[in-house]
Amino acid sequence: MAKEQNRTANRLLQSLPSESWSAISPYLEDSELRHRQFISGAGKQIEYVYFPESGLLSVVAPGPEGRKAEVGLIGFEGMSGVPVLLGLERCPLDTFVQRPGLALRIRREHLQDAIGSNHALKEMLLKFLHVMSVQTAYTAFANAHGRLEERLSRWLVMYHDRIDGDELPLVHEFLAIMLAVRRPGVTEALNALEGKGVIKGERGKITILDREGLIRNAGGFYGQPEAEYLSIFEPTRPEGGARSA
Amino acid sequence: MAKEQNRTANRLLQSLPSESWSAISPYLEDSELRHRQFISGAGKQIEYVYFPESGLLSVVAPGPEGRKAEVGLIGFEGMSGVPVLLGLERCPLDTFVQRPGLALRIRREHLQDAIGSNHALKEMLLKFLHVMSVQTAYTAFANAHGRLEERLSRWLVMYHDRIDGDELPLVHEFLAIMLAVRRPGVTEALNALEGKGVIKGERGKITILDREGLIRNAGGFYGQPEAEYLSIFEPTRPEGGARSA
DNA sequence: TTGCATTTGTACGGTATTGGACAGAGTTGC
DNA sequence: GCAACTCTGTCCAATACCGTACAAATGCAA
Repeated sequence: MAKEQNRTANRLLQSLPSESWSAISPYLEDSELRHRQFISGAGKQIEYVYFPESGLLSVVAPGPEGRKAEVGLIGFEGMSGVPVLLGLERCPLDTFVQRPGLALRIRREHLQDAIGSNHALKEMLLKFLHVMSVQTAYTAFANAHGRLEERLSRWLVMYHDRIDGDELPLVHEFLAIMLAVRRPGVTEALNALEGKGVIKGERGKITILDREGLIRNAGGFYGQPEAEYLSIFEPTRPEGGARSA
Repeated sequence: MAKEQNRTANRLLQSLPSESWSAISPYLEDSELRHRQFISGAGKQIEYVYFPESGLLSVVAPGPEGRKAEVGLIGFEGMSGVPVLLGLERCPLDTFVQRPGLALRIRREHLQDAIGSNHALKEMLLKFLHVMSVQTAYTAFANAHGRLEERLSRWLVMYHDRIDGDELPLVHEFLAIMLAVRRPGVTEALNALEGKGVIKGERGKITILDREGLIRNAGGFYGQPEAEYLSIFEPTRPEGGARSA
C-alpha cells in the first residue's frame, strides 16, 4: 500500500510535486537497510533504487588490489542508483549500507516507467544527481588538498548531516578505508579532534560535541555541495547550514 | 548553416540518432576555443554549451584561498555544461579552455528546447554525463590513493586520449595546479618518466613516446572511466583502449 | 571470571611530498 | 647584442603519512 507523501522521511520524495509522487508511490515499498548490505555495483544490474529514510549509503570507487575510496554519501536527502535516471542499468561504482536504517525502494524497471511517464519526477530526481556530482567533485578536491584531520572532519560532518542525534557508531578501521588512509592515522586524528573538544571517542562510537568546531577543523573543505543542495531543494532559505531543524 | 552530422569531429554528436541530430543541429554554431577562455562556472549562468571538435576543456573545483583541483577533462568525446541537461542554469564548478581548438556550441536555452522536444537526444547526452560522473569519481579515487607520478601519468594519458598527435604543450606550473601538487614535484616526476623513456620533456612541451608504458606508470588508476565510455558509446567493441583509430 | 576477539593506542624507521629559495636554461623583445 | 622574462632543475629542512608491529584496553561469551 502506498504511503502518504508527508509520511515518508525521505526529503527528496517529500520535495516532489504531488502528481509526481502519485506516479512513483504505487511502486515504492518499505525496506530495511541492513548493515553492510550491498545495494549495487560491481557491474551487476541495479535491481532496486533506494530512498533512505534513516541510515546511510556509501558510494565507493573500487580499484585494483582491493583498494577503495568513498566518493559519495547518501542519506534521507537523496537516493541510490542515480545512473538509472540516465537510462543505465548498471554502474561501476559500489553502493552499500554504511549505517542501518529504513528506506523506501523501487524496482529499477518501475522507476524507469515512472520517470518515462512523469517528466517532473525525472527532472526533480535529476537535480539530486547534480548534487551528487558536485559532492563527488569536492571529494576529489578534498582528497587532493586536504590533510587527514581535515578530511576526517569533513566526513564526520557529512555523516552528522544525515542522521538524527550526535552518535556515530564507527570504528577507526572503517574510517581509514573510506578515507583511503592508514588506520593509526585515523586514531591520531580523532584523538587530536577529541583534544580540541569537538568530538568524544569511545570504542566503536564517536559523539559530535561541537559541530561548528568540527566544520572549522575541516579547513574549508565542507560546505559547497551542501550549499548546492540547499539552493536547489530549499531555495527559499538559501542561508544556514545543510542541517535544518 | 547547419553542418552535416558526419562532418563534425565531436564524437558525442556523431553518436546521435539522425533525428536527434536534426533537433539540435540548427542551433549549433562554430566556435573557437581560445586558450584559458572561461566557459562557465563561479555561480554565473551558463550561456553556451560546447561540443569540442579539437582542444580540451578542464572542469575545476574552486576552493577557499584560491585552491583548485581538476575534476574533469573533456575533449571531442564530450560536452561542457552537463548540468544544463538536468534543468539547471549554473554550476559551482569552473570550466575553461585547457588546450585551444574548435567546437560547436549551442545557447543554453536552445539546448533546453532541443532536449525538451527530442527525448532520444536528451538520453544520449545524459549518458555522457554519467561518464563524466565516473571520471570524477575515479579522480577522487586517484587523488586519495595515487602517488604524484601515478596521477601525473594518468593525467597525461587522459590528455593524450583527447588530442591528435603526441605533443602536449604544457608547463609544469600548470600541471601542478591541476593535480594540486607543488611545481618542483611535477618537474621531478616528469624527469623520472623521461628517465623511463615514456615521455620526452622540453620547455613548454611534453611528447608521449610510449603510451602503454605511461599507462603502466599510472599504477592502475587509468582506465575505468574510459572503459565505461566505450561500453556505452561503442558497445560493439568493448575491448581495447579508449583511443580508437 | 576467565578467555578470546575486537578495537584502540603507540612506537619505529622510512618515504612522499611540502614550502621556500635560488640558479641555470631557454625564449622574447628591444 | 643585451635585458627581461618565463620555465626548469635542484637544493634544503620540515612535515604528513606510510607500513608494520605490538601492547593495552574494551567488550563478549562461555
